[in-house]
Amino acid sequence: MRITYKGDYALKTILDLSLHYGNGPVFIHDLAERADIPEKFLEQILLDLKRGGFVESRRGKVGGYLLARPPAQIKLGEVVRFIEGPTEPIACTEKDYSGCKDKYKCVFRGIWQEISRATSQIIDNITFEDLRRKTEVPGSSFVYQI
Amino acid sequence: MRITYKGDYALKTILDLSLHYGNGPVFIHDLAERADIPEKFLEQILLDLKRGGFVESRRGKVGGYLLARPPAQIKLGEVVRFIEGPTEPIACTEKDYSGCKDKYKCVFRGIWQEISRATSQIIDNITFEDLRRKTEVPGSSFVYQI
DNA sequence: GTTATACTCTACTAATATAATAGAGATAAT
DNA sequence: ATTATCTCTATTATATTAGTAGAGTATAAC
Repeated sequence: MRITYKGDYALKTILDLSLHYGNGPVFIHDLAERADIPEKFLEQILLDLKRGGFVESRRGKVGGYLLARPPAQIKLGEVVRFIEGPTEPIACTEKDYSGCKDKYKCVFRGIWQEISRATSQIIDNITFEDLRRKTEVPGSSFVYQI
Repeated sequence: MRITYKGDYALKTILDLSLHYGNGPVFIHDLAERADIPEKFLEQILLDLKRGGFVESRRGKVGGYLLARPPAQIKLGEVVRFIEGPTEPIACTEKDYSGCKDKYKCVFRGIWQEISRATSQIIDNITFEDLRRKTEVPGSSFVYQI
């Protein structure tokens, strides 16, 4: 698993929306500005996150985005997997992978699965509520002040 | 961290050489054929592995490649890091990363470091001697028969 | 010393993924 | 009607990945 800029932006945006949870929609423009994300790129990412059921949108003059669920019910792992795909470090379990004559006998496969499990263990035990709380501790604040 | 085909090929090749350790050099041609790797691509990978100090080569008619060290002294993690780079899932700690105003305050950074540590914990505790032994257990053999 | 064989080195290329950018269209409040 | 906002599709620039091509160099065997 690798975190791309897209994933990085998605996570920062969900965290921003977590900090605003319960206060109505937030403009893309403000989200983009606070996290220093190209606005048009963030538009696309938010449409993705909407299709993934993470956020909702309101159109029109007082529109914007808000979380579809409370921050405590959104795990970091869910968002990461949705944007980045599986946590395995190699695509050798997928059907189009052609590097193994018999992947079930490969001695490396178990190792990649172990890494995948260890990674999941971490990202599936953190919710955006956890991150929100961390952010609000003074001195250990988020990348940007909100 | 993500394992590319190049890394996949490198690891399979080091394992093959581990299985032949002590028996003189092995031809690129044979290594490529057994692991189903494009031969010209493997040439480049082996030159890399040589620069990395993992293998040695012999030129001429009875040439080929052999391990520079015994399999017990080559950790999986060393090879992975040499070919794929750092185990962190994101490049946010590098200087050309521009996604954070102050990365040291980012709540995600610690999480990526945790994943990196967990990954290292796994790959730095496996040597190619371990893999060689696993390979030689009947029924749980390597991807190819040697 | 010639030859065959295998490694060495540099350059090039095709395909794919990533990270955007652009612009027209739809919706809702005023 | 106007304006601000989200929506949707298409296009583009750059980098990475995964090779391919071909000439050059070393060495063992004859």
